[in-house]
Amino acid sequence: MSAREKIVLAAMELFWLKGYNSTSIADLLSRTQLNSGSLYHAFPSKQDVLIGVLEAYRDGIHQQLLAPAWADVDDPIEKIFALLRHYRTLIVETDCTYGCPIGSLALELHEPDPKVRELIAANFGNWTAAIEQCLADAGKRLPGETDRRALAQFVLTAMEGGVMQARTHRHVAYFDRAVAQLRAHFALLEQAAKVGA
Amino acid sequence: MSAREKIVLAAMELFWLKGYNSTSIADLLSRTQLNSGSLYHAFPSKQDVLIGVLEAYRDGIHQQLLAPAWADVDDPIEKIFALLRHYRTLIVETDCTYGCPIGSLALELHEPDPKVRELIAANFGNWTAAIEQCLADAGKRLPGETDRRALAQFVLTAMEGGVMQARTHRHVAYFDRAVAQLRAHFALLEQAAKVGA
DNA sequence: CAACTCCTTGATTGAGCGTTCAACCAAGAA
DNA sequence: TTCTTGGTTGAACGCTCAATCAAGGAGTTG
Repeated sequence: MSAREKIVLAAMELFWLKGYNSTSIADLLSRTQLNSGSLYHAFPSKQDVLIGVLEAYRDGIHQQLLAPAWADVDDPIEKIFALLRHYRTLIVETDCTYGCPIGSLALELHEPDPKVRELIAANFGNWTAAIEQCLADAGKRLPGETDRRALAQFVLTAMEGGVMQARTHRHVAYFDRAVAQLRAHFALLEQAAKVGA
Repeated sequence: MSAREKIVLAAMELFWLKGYNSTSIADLLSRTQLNSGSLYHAFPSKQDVLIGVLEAYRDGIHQQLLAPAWADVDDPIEKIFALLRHYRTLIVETDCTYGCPIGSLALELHEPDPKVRELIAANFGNWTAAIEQCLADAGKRLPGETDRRALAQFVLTAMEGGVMQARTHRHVAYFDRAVAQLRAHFALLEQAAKVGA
């Protein structure tokens, strides 16, 4: 494994656990057993490590996130809730300290470099595009006039907001309630599609 | 104005603009025109400044946030969307760099002191309690079995998620779509209440 | 062998951080 | 006048941070 790969892997974990600003270069070095010179040979600056991390998330969303979450699910709408269940297990496994790595960065970095901001946006974009595909696959189960992109972004909204509150209150029930509300919304939409058909 | 008040006011603005970690004591001193000794006479540590800020938000939510947003609104459900409109103007006024001060802190602080975490939770709690009151005032316009606390938390979820995405994409439309989805959800709920009655 | 290219080593740099404290000041009490 | 109290001053401290760089392999090529 190259030094570059080692650093990105370590940084993915440390940025997620401690945040970007609170992760020092020294943290990355001790985790990877590298020396500072090697790190600065692979990356010009700490911010470029962040860019590497965001690119890794962007390029790995299907393999690392969606494929595991959708292993046993075919129904397009159930895929959405399977993904949310996946986040739920992460919340539980981390004793409600889980934070979406992208969402946390989005709020932690107050004056981000344009490249960083665009990569965060690209990550959100990939996520909602995957949901939007599910909504497209749901076909006529949703009302014809449904804005599927907006609804996909709303799913992300519910996930991020639910994660934030579960983490703050240290209780997964806050996430569960957000999912339940979203479930109710989908139930109403499916009902409206049936009646309207 | 006491030194303590000066510091809290300056910190509210700076933590909101730059985040907690990126705001240095020196920043606070130059903004308030105080010396470090005065600050440390008023607060034992930087974290206690943060606590002061969170207490100020907690105690000022009605006067500073809700009263202005609800100045011309009586209808309980419209009050919810009036509050969201208030956030929208903040987003627009800041060229889509607005972040909810509480939400940003919630995600920036990865290992918060229990007292800090509880204050963030209390702030969310006050916010959702105000929404819950609106939902209670809406009475039978919502289906009888509606879990009004969960729905209030869902409104917070939509706000935080919408703000996060608008900020990331630098476009208020992402916030607007989140609000529109929430509006659609309320419309469906009101319709269900009417039919079921 | 030498020359060249990658990559690594790790002590070092200088800036910035939160925090401290002896000295100082103004105003009221004795 | 002298003492006390509550607050202010600002230089200094110890530390951590991201980043640097001269020196030194290791491998390949001619």
